[in-house]
Amino acid sequence: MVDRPEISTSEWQVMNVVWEKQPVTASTIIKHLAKTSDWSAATIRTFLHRLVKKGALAYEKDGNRYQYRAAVTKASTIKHASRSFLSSVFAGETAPLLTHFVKSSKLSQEEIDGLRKLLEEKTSK
Amino acid sequence: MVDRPEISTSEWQVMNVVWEKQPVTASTIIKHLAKTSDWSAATIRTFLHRLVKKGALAYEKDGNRYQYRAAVTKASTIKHASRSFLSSVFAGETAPLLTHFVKSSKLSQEEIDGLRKLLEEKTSK
DNA sequence: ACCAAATGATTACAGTTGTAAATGATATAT
DNA sequence: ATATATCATTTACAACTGTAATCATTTGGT
Repeated sequence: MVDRPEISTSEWQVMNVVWEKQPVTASTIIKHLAKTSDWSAATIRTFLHRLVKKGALAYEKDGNRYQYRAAVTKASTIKHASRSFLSSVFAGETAPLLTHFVKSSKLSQEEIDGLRKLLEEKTSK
Repeated sequence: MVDRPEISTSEWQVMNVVWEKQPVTASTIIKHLAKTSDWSAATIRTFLHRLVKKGALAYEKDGNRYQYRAAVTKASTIKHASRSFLSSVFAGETAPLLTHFVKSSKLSQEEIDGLRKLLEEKTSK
């Protein structure tokens, strides 16, 4: 229940790469983000600095470069962001949120089955 | 598909009141938000002005006060915010999002049944 | 040993947000 | 008609964001 600083949408892009590849250097992150964004290297480095400052990333020195790793888990960060989204956009009510996303998405048969099973389990409890 | 300015989490609080009560005056909104927030009246009025500027609210003069109403629908605003949340926090993948919210929420039996039905319908299509 | 390339640190700057106070206009009660 | 209360408008200001450019430092190559 620590009070974490929020992670901005741009910073999420960076965190997602780190969670996937950690430990990872800035230049690797930059290379990866080049595929999905058009940020300059300098911009991405700014995000890295800010994320360190926010306590979301940590690093160890490795020669003249840093090896970054996440200082917060993906799960807990998702939980935090989800709670705040749920509360502002859906006034805290999960069912309408779920309805919205089910309706507005394409789901494979496997995904549908998985979700139905999850819901069944929820029932029996 | 217009490119809308984002609505901040504070502004969502205000929009939710307007969607529920519109047309509605500033002071009514302030009264309602007093229950759930500790913003000063001045702060809420600032949000109202900003929302008008963003094109999310409109108003008609009614004597010396304004009657506010939403200039964007709740549905389309939810759709917009949801898309952006999905894309940054869940990298655009709906199934993990749904799994997360199902797991982390308490749902009534009716809600569970409703969702299962929705998923079934999705199957047959 | 020195220079170029890479990397990290600092600085920049405008727009948004949270949080309001101050100011200006207006209507209502006396 | 005027004071007062009530609105709306303008201004304030720091923190956070998006988007880098510039400066400083380190290191790998010659």
